[in-house]
Amino acid sequence: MSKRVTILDVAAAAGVSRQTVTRAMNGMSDISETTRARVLATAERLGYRPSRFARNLVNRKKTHAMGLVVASFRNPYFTEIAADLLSVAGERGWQMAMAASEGRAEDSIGVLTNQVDVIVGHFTGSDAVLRAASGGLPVVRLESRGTELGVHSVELDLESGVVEAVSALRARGARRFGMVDSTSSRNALGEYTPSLRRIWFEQAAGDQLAGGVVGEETIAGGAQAFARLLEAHPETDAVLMFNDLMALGAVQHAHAHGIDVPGRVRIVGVDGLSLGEAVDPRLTSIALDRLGLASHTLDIVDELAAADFADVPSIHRAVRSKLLWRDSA
Amino acid sequence: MSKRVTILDVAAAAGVSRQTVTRAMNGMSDISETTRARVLATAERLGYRPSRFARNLVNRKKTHAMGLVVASFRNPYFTEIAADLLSVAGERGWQMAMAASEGRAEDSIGVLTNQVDVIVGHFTGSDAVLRAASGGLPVVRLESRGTELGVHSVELDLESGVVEAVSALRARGARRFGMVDSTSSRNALGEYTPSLRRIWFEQAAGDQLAGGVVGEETIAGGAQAFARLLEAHPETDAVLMFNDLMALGAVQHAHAHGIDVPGRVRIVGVDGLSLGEAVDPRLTSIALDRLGLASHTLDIVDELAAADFADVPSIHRAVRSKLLWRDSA
DNA sequence: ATCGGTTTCGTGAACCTTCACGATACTCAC
DNA sequence: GTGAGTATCGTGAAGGTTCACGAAACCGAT
Repeated sequence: MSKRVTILDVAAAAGVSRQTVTRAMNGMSDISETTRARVLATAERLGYRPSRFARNLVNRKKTHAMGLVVASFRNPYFTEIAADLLSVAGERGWQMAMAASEGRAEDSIGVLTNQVDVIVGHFTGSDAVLRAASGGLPVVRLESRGTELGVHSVELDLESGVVEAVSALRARGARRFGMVDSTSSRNALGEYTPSLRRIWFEQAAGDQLAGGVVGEETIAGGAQAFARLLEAHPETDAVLMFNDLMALGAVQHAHAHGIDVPGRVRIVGVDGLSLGEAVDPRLTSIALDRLGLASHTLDIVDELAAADFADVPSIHRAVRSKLLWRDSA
Repeated sequence: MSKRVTILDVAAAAGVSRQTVTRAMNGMSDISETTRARVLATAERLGYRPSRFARNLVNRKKTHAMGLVVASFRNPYFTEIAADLLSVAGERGWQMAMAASEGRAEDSIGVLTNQVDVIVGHFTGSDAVLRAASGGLPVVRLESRGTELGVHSVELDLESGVVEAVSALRARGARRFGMVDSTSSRNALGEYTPSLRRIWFEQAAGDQLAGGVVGEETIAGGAQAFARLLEAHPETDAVLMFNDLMALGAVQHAHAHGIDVPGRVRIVGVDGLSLGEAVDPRLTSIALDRLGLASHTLDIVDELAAADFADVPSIHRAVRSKLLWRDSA
């Protein structure tokens, strides 16, 4: 466990002062070429490497970092959001550290707290849980509302997209609407509760509603739930799947069983994954404005930075969704 | 621009010493409950937040961070690697910061240098370029070999997978082999050069080689190149696509033009993306062992940490590939 | 009143770098 | 040789926290 070599070690070995070492290392002026070469050689020889902590300690100008915690990095939904967040963050001069918790996102906040200035992510727990886990760091909730001091949020308004989808489906001749909801849409007691998108969808469908089932939030879960829906309500000619992953399963099931999509039944997903572009038929989807989500998030984050990350009252933004009409509906 | 509130401010406001504030903040012992409550209240009131830099400056124990720089975060190939890297890194107690450069990966190393202890990524530039960009930080190249001091690498051995694929294709009756290579496989002068996987494939195909074309590394590029290949060599009954994305395009093209896959032509991709599982027919692919890649990378990174990130001679690992036989071949 | 033991709190130092400013040395002209 | 002007280098301080250790206060017992 060799002691770390510091700037003083280099200075002593090269027979100069710390400041001269700094000048040599950072390519500053006020130093002769011969000295610079000698110092650089010495640093190289000793394996000197400036401590990023000590450096940032004094350079407290603008090296901000945000931490993104996602439930799973294997879910394309999260990676696409991460991609947009990362690119917008980069543009605005923010570093981004990530952590993935294959489970409750709250649990993996801890590993980030010493690395970043603010936490961003999809969380299911309450604000209180969040505040406890974040150790005082401000938190930005994605797609759910935060109300407590220091918990901010970017919400997602799916209603307009759902309404738009239903009327577009009607315009193409759909008459019997079905919905596959997610089993993981739960209330505080852990019981299944209709998701908001289901409620809006059923409202929009009105008396043309054929029926609804629930399924797991995976491709296989979507396929299975879709099959049950068609079995229970064979007259269904338009289905809203909880998300694109499940919609993918529905399309696969239809294909495997010779059910024409969109001829026999129209399928609409939610999320607007670019994955939906790669399958056949290309997935129609209610897309969230991911870039908007990202820039709203960074608006908040910038605002927090301006307030020196103090506990300012909750800031809220909302992003709208819009219909991405492709081939499956 | 309010000055940042430090531990001393809190101490003064609460009428105690810095150390007592630390004790209160970190839940340490040797402090009475009343004092702790008072200090905590004061800290809350002033909005005190420990500086993560100052904290890590003294805690030089084991808060290591690695930086991952990927060319594009929208390419599922990179996100899947990032996912595995992230999960293995998490298991081993490493933080991970990411940067995406929509272009040359070398260019976006800079933003990470002050944040991490080591850089990991796919790079095309030379070791010298890399060392210059990294500012002395050790670098781990993925899927290409580094030779200079301080540049390490995890290489990918595709040969066994390619050979395995060809013999598996033969066993199913394939007799005329074609290959779609990537246009972006270039030599130092920027001219197209057959990729290693093409060379291996053509070696394995021997005199059963029908022909080869090149295309862009996208879904559309794959579709187009595939079409050209079939036009020039209609007898082709088995095609190796440069990667899964291009293979996806080939499958789509075949589907759109009524070409049976794998009946009329068998299609094999490279990478083993989980995306290939979601399409129909499921993509047969020469998969790299991504988890192996990740754990090899972290082996190296751990080794570098043990050496205090000094410039140790190049470390190399290699991961093998294996055939993932699904439905498209 | 004194003593030993425990609890609570404070002081000096370390961590490592960079910034601001002052000090020295060197150059050249007069 | 003296002066101004410039090139080169060094010193004190700051940045915010935690660790090691020592000091004070408290408490019941003798």
